[in-house]
Amino acid sequence: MSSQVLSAQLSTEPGLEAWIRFLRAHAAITRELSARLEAQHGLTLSDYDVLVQLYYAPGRRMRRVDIARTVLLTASGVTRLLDGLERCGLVCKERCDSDARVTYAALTKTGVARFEAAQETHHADIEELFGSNFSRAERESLRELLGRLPLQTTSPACETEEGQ
Amino acid sequence: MSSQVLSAQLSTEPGLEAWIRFLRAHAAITRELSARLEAQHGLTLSDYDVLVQLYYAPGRRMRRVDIARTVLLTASGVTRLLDGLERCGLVCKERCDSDARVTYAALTKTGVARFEAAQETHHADIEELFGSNFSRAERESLRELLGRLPLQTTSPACETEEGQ
DNA sequence: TCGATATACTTGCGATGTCAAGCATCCTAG
DNA sequence: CTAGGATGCTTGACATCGCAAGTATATCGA
Repeated sequence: MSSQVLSAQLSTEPGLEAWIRFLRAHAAITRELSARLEAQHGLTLSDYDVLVQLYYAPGRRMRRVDIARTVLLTASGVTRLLDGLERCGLVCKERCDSDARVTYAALTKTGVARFEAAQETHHADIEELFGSNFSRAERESLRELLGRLPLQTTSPACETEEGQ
Repeated sequence: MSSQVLSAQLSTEPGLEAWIRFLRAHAAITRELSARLEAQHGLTLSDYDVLVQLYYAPGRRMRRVDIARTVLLTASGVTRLLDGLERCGLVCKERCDSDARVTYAALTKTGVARFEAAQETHHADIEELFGSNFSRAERESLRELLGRLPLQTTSPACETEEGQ
């Protein structure tokens, strides 16, 4: 019934329809994904998102600004999120010798373990809720299409050496 | 650099990559969209989302439960959101004769006007940030692919008989 | 050297949205 | 009619996150 309502009026523009479905799907899937992650590992989706970045970063640590940029949170969001992860002992702060302003967030041993455990089930959940709806070719296609969407909308974009 | 990090490790699975891009794109686009809507019309994305539903609903009014279902908010979320819209005079409550439990949310004259104004620029914004990245055929394809994603995941059933 | 500006990070505050609990009302079975 | 359970909605407590403002450090120009 709701999908009927949804498609009834807005079907004039496939772009619009696509956007609405994008929005709805995001709400539904992230809610479920977050719930499972929370239940099984005590992590939120954002927590996980940060942990992945750290896990694969050189030295398993990153500057907070860079975390913010890749995870698309604001600086303050990152601070608070990392506060939580620190309290749980999953990350710790590290000072930067060359620049006293920056504090690295580094994955602890516990953090690594916890992430690796979470990764297992989380990938399976993503596959179930998201990936399994598509064939291999469709996944590729989706990946490519979604990759075109803008990630930096309002930012000044005055980076020294960017897209390397 | 961020795009490098993003693509470097997770490219094993196109489904995973697609999901990550989905997440990121959602964060970036909704943030910008919301900012513009806020600046130009004093509405959040969720506000707008509810207004559309009301605008196209028969009698320009809906039960709050039904709003919740289509917009993918919880019941309490809807209550608070509508509180805001009522304070702004965009919607008003209407009693239901046949069932005293339900309160309709109805669009006011102001609400209609405000929505129609917002719709103009908002559609343009969606087109700019989302739609313009795709050809007509791609929009159709995207619409179809996204339409397959589950909207009702809240079922208590865990992961048991999913096939695949 | 010193001031202006940019950058890294934190903090106060407000907005949004969830969950759990609580009402009120409806609907059925006995 | 009445007890019990759905259903619609609201409220309180809480978490998350963005924005704006503040602090600390870095860097550049004169």
